[in-house]
Amino acid sequence: MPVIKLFNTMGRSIEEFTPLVPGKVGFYGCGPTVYNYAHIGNLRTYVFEDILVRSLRRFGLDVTHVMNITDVGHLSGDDDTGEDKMVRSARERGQSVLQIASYYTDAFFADTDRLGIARPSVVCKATEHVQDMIKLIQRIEKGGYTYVAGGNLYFDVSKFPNYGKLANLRLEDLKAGARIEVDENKKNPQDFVLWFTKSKFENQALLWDSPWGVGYPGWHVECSAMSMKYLGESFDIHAGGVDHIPVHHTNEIAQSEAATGKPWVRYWLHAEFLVLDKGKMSKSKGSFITLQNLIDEGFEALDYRYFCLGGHYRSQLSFSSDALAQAKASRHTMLDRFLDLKAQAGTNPLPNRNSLHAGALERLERFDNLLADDLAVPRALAELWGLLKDPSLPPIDVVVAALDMDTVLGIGLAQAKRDEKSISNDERAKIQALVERRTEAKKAKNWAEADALRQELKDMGVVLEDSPAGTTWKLAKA
RNA sequence: GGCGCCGUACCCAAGUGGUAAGGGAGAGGUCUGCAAAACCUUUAUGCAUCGGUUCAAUUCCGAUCGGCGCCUCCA
Repeated sequence: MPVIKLFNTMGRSIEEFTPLVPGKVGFYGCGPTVYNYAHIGNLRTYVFEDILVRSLRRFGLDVTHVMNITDVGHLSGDDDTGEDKMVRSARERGQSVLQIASYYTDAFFADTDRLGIARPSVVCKATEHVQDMIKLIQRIEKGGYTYVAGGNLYFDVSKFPNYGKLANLRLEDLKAGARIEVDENKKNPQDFVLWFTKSKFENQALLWDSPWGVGYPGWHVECSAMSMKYLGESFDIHAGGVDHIPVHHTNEIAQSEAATGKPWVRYWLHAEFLVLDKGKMSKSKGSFITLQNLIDEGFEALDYRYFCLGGHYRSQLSFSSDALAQAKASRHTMLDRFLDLKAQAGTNPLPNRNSLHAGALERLERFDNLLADDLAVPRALAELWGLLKDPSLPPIDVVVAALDMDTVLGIGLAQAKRDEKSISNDERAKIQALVERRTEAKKAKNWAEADALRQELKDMGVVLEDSPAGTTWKLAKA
C-alpha cells in the first residue's frame, strides 16, 4: 500500500493520511438538499468523493461513508425572511414537502447510480435526526456558546476561539452584509442559528418541539449531529464542495467542537466547481444542466464521469457540450480498444494480479502511486491509456490490469460490449445479407456494386471492415 | 472592502526550478480494389504580459491585464 497523501483544507497543505483507527476510515460527505434535481456541477463533487472512497478501499482501508440528505429546508437567508426552498418547491408542484423530498432523493440516487457512484454506507435524513440535533444543541448551550434573540437560538462565534480557521477568515475583515441584509438579532454577523422558532412554515410536518420552543433546526447542525452519531465525535475525513468552506463547514466545526471540546474532523477535502462560460452552475439561480439533460442529448452517464476524470478535483473544470463530446469520443475509443484487446486475449483464464507481466505490474504500481498522490486522477487516466497502448504487453495482461484500474476509475470497461449486441435479430439478418451480397460482388470484382452496397450499409449506420479473414461490420460512431 | 483560485497548443487538460503527460480535433504517410481499423509521423523553442531572483523559470517573487469563486442558500 502506498503512502496516501491528501490536501487538507485545514492548513492548506498536502499531508500524509493516517486513519484514526488503523485500517478503518470514517468519511462524511455532504449530501444534497432534496428540493430539486442535482445538476452536473453537484454531481462532479460526488464523482470526486466516489474516487476518494474507491481509492481508500483499494488501499485496503475499511471505509464507512456517511451521507446526509437535507430534507429540512434552508431559508434563503438565516434572518428568517426568506422562503424555505423545500416549502417553495412543494408549493410550486402542489405536493407535500415530504413527497418532494422523497421524489428528489430517489432522483439523486438514480443519477449517482448511473454514474457508477457507490452508495454510501449510511444515508441519513435530517428529518429523522432532529432529536440528535436537539441533544447536540443542548451540549453547545451548556458550554455557554449560545444566546437567544428574537425567538431564535444563535451560536455566538466570538465565544469560539479559532473561528474561521478552516477558511482563513478574520472576522474583522469580513464585510458583513456585502450581499445580504444583516440579521438585526445577531451580535456578530457571523453568528448563526442553531434553532429557529420564528417560523413561517405552512407545513406542520417540518415543525418540532424543542427546549427553545416549536420550530426547526438551523442548517449546519444536522451535519454535526449526524456525523458524530455514525462516525463518533472525532473522525477522519469530511468532504464537500469548496463553497462550503467559509460558512457551512466553518460553522460545523465551531458548533461541533464547542459541543464536545475535542477535535472533530482530521482531514478536510474540497472539490472545486464545474464552471460554464458564464461561471458556475447554480441551483438557486434556476437554470442548470442535469444528468438527464445530457442523456437526452445522446451522451451516456459514464461519458460525463469520464469527463470529470480529466480534471483534477482541486481545479475548476470547464464544461461545454464540445468538451463533453470530446470526452465521449475518448471514452468510446478506449472502450473499443479494450474490447479489441479482450478479443485478442481470447478465452484463456485471466491471470491474477500476482502472475501479471512485470510491465503491467509496473503500470499498476504507478497508477496506485498516482491515486495516492492526492488523487492525481488525470495522470492515472493517462496511465490507463499508456497501458492500453503498450505494445510490449500481452493483451491478456493488459485486459487484467485495465480492469483493475477501472475498479477505481469506473469508466465501464467490465461492462463494455460492442454496440452491435443491441441490434435486433431482424436487422442483423438484413445486414448480414447485404454483407454477403457485397462479398459475392467482390469475388466477381464487381467493384461498383461492392461500393454501392458499402454505401447502402453506411447509410444504415453500419461500417464494414475487410480483413484477410473476411468482412466484419460494426456500428458507426454516433 | 476582505479572502482565495486561475490564465498551458484549435478544444478539454496534466505537470515540473533543468527545458512541456494524456485525450479530442486536424495534417501527412503505411496498409487497402475502395474503405474502415490499426500503426507511424506531425501540430506550444512555448506555458497571459512585464520585470526580478537563479547557472537555469512555464514552475519562485512582484506588478499589470483578463477570468472565476467565496464573504446569502449553493457541490
